[in-house]
Amino acid sequence: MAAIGKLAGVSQVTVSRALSHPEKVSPDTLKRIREAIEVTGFVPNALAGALSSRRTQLITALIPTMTNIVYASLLHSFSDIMRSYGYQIMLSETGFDPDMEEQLVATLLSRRPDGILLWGLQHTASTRRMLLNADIPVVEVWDLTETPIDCSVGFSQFDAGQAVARFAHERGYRRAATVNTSDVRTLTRRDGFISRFTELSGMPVLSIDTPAGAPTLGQGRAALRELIDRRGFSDGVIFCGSDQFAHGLLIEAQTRGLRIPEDIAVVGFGDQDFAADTEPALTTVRVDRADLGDRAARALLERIEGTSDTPEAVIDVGFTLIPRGSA
Amino acid sequence: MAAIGKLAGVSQVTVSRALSHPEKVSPDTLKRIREAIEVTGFVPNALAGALSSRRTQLITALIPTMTNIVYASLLHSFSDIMRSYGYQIMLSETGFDPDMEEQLVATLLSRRPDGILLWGLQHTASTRRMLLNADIPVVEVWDLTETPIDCSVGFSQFDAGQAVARFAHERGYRRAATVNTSDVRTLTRRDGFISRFTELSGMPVLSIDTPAGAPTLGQGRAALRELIDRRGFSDGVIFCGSDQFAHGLLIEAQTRGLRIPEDIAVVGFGDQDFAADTEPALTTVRVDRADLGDRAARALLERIEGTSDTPEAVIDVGFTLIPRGSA
DNA sequence: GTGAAAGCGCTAACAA
DNA sequence: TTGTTAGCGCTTTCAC
Repeated sequence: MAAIGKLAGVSQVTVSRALSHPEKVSPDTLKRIREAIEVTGFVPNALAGALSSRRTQLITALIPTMTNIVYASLLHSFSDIMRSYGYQIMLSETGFDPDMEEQLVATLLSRRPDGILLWGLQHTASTRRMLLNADIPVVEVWDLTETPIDCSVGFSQFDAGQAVARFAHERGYRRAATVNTSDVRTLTRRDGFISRFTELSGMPVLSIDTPAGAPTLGQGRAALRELIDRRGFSDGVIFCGSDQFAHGLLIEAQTRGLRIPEDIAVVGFGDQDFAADTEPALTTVRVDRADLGDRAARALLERIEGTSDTPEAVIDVGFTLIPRGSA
Repeated sequence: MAAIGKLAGVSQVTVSRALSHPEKVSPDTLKRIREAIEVTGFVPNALAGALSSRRTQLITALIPTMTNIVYASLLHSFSDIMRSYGYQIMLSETGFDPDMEEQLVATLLSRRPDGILLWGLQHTASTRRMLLNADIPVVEVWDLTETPIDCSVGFSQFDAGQAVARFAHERGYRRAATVNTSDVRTLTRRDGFISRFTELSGMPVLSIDTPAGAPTLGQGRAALRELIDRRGFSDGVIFCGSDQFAHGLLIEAQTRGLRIPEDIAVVGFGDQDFAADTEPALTTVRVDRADLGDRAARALLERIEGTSDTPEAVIDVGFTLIPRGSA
């Protein structure tokens, strides 16, 4: 910057001003400074700027994994908004592990992010303490809680499960099963479904759990084989924790010559891009992930930039049941 | 740090040493320093450290989009390796747009990353110039080139297309079509297929292009309708730029009562997690994305840490044709 | 509108 | 093994 200043015949400070507050510099000097920058190919050092101003324009995002479209698409819209406000994203994956999350928070806090995005509500005590001490805006997404670390944007997993149970019962299904990854978040949803369905129909609900991680079509197919061949499930509705599972069930059912939804009905979760194009089209629950990412970004921005004196702490984005052909 | 030093009865520098080079500090002082850190909850400021040492431990990754598993899974393994060496990832999406990439490089360079990951070979002149000036290790992944900015890890798209053409011809298919997103990378692959297939069979190849972006199952279904209903394609093999498309073709074909592979044969690309579980299972081209991310990370690390005096500039990870039931 | 001075919180080089 | 000194390249404050 000093070099640029010399070229433009001004001091280093004026160059700094030209970059951060161009309106405070006369048009003439501004022009000379810009020319000098152009000529030299000067790239300012954001590190030094951040150290001095105590604002890094950096956001830390911790998601379970980026190889699942659910997490990726939320982050996608979140990043878009953040970037448009001049913030960059530092991304790390927790692999569904709160201890890993704790370790990452400890490391990443040393980079002094202006804000943090966390997935879900399951954090270690130490994570909470560090975050509180750091006094940084935090947004927890996906699940909803009345007692967030700072603020929470999402929907009630339990309610979503209940809504599917109500829908299934209204459609006349009397027997039910669920297929889920064994991740706390999807299990809460499953429990909502089971409790409500049992209450309505008086029948027990069969459950299949797969390991936490990315749900696959193959696991969905295997789950249906398991349900039919070994668990004695012969007809009714199956509520899946993910559209991938549901699609797998559809394929396995067709391969076995089962009719959908007459013999087996299937409900997915997520309304992913393929859900409307399966055969038959998949009945599922839509969560507007783009909207969720968007709202999370804005909630964080409000806190960082202090644009609102009464920022909302809990934002419910809801969900929508989308009836199609599979149930 | 000075405060920690005071608590432990040493100078600020010794605290710094205890954190970065604990072996250079006596066990006794080390213990006192660690206690002081524990008590106060002190979190070092990596910004100041980076400014002073000129090493940020930060890697910039620019990928087209994270909502596509192909990009996400490569980045996943890349990040894993990088993180295990103490580097953090700053992620941004270019949306397949070289101008966007240029803008991002300009911004992100100001954070002084220790290395950069770029997707593909299509960069603006200005991007190249900035990167060269910055004198930072750069790795270009996916496509291969003999003249990388710095180094390149990937496979030949053209060769992959040719390999599929050879395979299809050997299997006895005499007519062919392709379905692709109109992105430079997949088009090179398509061109390899077309040139080779035409050469072998003497027949022209029909092509369908969809907009650049995430390929969907629905687009695959639509493509088959287009080919059959409007382009007069009645039998032969269809080479898809993505497994999503291929899966869509499978579903559409079955809905129409077409036999696979007798009436229509389908070859996908990517060997995604569902490819082995479609009905019939999908013949596709496997690219080991985890290995690719891994090799890219190691190539970058070699350059950053100067561990090898003769780092390879071009690393071909190849591809494998996986014959299954669909072709 | 512009500049001088001080300092952000660390690391590097050297000295003790 | 430990401490002193001198920056890293900016922003902030205050004066002109």
